[in-house]
Amino acid sequence: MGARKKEALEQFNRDNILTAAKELFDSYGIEKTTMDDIAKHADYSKSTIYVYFKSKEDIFNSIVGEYMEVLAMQIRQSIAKEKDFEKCYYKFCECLVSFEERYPRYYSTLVGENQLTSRRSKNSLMKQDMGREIRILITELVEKGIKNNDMRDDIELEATVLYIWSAVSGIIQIASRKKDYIDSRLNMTKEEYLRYSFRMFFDSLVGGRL
Amino acid sequence: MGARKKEALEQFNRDNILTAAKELFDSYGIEKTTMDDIAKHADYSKSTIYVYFKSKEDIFNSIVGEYMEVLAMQIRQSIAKEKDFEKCYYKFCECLVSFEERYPRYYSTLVGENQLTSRRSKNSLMKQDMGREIRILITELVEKGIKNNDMRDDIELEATVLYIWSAVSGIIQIASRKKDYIDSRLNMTKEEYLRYSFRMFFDSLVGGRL
DNA sequence: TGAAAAATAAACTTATAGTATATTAATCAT
DNA sequence: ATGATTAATATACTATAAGTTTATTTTTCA
Repeated sequence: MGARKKEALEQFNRDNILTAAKELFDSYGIEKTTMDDIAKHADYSKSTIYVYFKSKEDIFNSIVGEYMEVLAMQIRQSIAKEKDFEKCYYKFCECLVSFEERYPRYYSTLVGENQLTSRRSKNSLMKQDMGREIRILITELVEKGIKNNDMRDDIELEATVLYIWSAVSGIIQIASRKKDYIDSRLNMTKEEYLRYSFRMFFDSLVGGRL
Repeated sequence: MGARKKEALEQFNRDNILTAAKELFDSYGIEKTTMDDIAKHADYSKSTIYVYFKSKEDIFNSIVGEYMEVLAMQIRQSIAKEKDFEKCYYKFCECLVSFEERYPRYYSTLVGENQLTSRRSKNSLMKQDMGREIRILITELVEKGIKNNDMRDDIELEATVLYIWSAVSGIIQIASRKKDYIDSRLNMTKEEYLRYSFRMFFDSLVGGRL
């Protein structure tokens, strides 16, 4: 088999396995999906699964990686057209919100939560850096704001990037987890609450705005 | 045995078990600590452990509950003396930060992360409401701010409470997780970064502050 | 056709939460 | 004190799932 064809086949197999795993993770959750399930659903033997991935965590991380790229692309597209800092900021928030709604499990991971807490695996999850891609996007966002003079003047670029990411992702995370509480206790829908929060938070970036 | 004595004994046993579990959780982590470990360390039989707690998760939740009370008390004490809204806000942040530093595992849980993802247990964790106690404390804080006219005038009390909690806890959580990143990439210590973030965030609560 | 590579089947190992059961020890009411 | 009730324990068991091993089958291609 030519090297070309072989590589293509391997990619094909990997994709099949990942697709099957994605489907099962979505339907039944990550913990409840077993390696045997994945093998059966992808129509490979378990041994083959372990040829292509070294552990369940490895599979999970590959999927997270894919989704992270998808998210980054969505944000990039959504922001590309806008030049106004404020509008970009809201678009960015919107993208994160829809991503969280569609893929809550992967969003959690992106935000740093461990989905997989096995005694076996070493939990070598990417504690790295919140997704390099997304960090870069926020950086560009803030740079734009600084250049346009849309932001307060005591901004530290890098620190502000992390600050925005922490707060915005935290707001979304908790809004999702406390949806019932918001519905019942606050006089708002989750969407209204998010708008309210994002708007308040925005003011911390621009400084006085009368 | 009188009901009084019996109850005291039961409390004694529960406490012993919880103390042992706490020690092991702290030293080895929650996942790596087995029920057998806890039984041995507390010097009870495993059967007895299951008399007092229905699952590992039950033990864990009891501990979380205890710590949550501790935290709430610390905040309450720290805030009690202050009447200024801004100072209270910073004290509140400080309390959370030290708590996170001392008990990162319990802090994560408080913020909503699952430490225990077993297939067995139903994960009935307290998705409830971020610790009723703490919510009440933040509510009092915001009420104080509103009364003193220290806050912007378009404040929705309950929504703002959740907003503060989400953002502040998110900032702390991620600052802890990205400590290395902050040290190496930002030109700051973690403490400086936190001060910076809390200060910026504060401005979103008071509105224009020239 | 036969050697090398890829894929598979099936049984096995290990680890741990939780259960079942039978036994022993402590307590109390009469 | 004794017999019944209750608490505690020892021990063995079940169930589950990740990951490994080994031997076998299938595919590829020189």
